[in-house]
Amino acid sequence: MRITQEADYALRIVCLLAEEKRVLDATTISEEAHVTPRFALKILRKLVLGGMVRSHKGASGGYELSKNAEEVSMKDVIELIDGEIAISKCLMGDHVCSKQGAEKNACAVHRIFDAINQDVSKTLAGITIASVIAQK
Amino acid sequence: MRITQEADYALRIVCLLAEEKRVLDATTISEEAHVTPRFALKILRKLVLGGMVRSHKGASGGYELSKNAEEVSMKDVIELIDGEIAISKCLMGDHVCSKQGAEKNACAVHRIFDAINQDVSKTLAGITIASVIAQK
DNA sequence: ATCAAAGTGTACCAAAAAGGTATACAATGA
DNA sequence: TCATTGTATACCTTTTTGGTACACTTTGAT
Repeated sequence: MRITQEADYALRIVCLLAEEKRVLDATTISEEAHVTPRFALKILRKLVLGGMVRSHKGASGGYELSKNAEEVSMKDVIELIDGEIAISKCLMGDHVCSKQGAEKNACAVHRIFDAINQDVSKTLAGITIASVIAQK
Repeated sequence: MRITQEADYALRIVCLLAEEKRVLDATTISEEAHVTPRFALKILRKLVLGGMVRSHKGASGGYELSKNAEEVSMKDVIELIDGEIAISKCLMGDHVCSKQGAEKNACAVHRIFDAINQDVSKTLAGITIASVIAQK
């Protein structure tokens, strides 16, 4: 699947938390990352559920990264939001094409897509949030 | 943008025409490529408009590849259908993110996306239809 | 204790993209 | 001359994406 805007937002939020290294509330996060408040909340919940972010309830609560920026890759964040990376629909979980008989040409094309997909996946897995921040 | 199913179908159709090296009518094409007749017609029109396929009207008409299979890349076919390849929305034509101020983290992330995107694009541009057929 | 400031969970909604269809028409070779 | 085949435009449906609402729970500060 394409890398959605939501995953893009999630990356910004994770980068922000990695930089600040402290508890930030959802309002601050939404402002800093330029994401609408409600949508930021939704993304934050996914990040919490995925164990990437820790939340603190109650007054003066908020969110903070639960891992080191060196231990989180871009792939981790993207897949937590979008699910497994797939440049084409046929590479997604349920493998529609192989079900429907997968005639010769389809197979050849999909082998190529699969190879490219693995490259992209590997590249994103090799880039940590720490290195993204360092690049600015 | 993600490589759509439509582009995937288009690749199969182009491979088919490249193999057969003769005029095939839309019905035959739709059967061989496992694409519904109407949808195949729609894709064929795009391929004709893009100059990749030649059509012959009237009785015993049909479609044939207008170029050599060695001269057509996977990228050519995909971009004819889907438009420019972009793994993330922010890499698409109108560059939404750069318009809206592009704060620091967004830029770092998008530079990375852009690099990956160029890799994918280059890879697909290097694979010809002829080589896809040869791979079976 | 209490209450306002946080986060939680579930569900819903709307716009855009993708996938697919319908219909009326034009061209042409047998 | 007409059945066969492509053309053009427009429409429809489903899925995905992006975003919102609301009633609720937790908890730190006072």
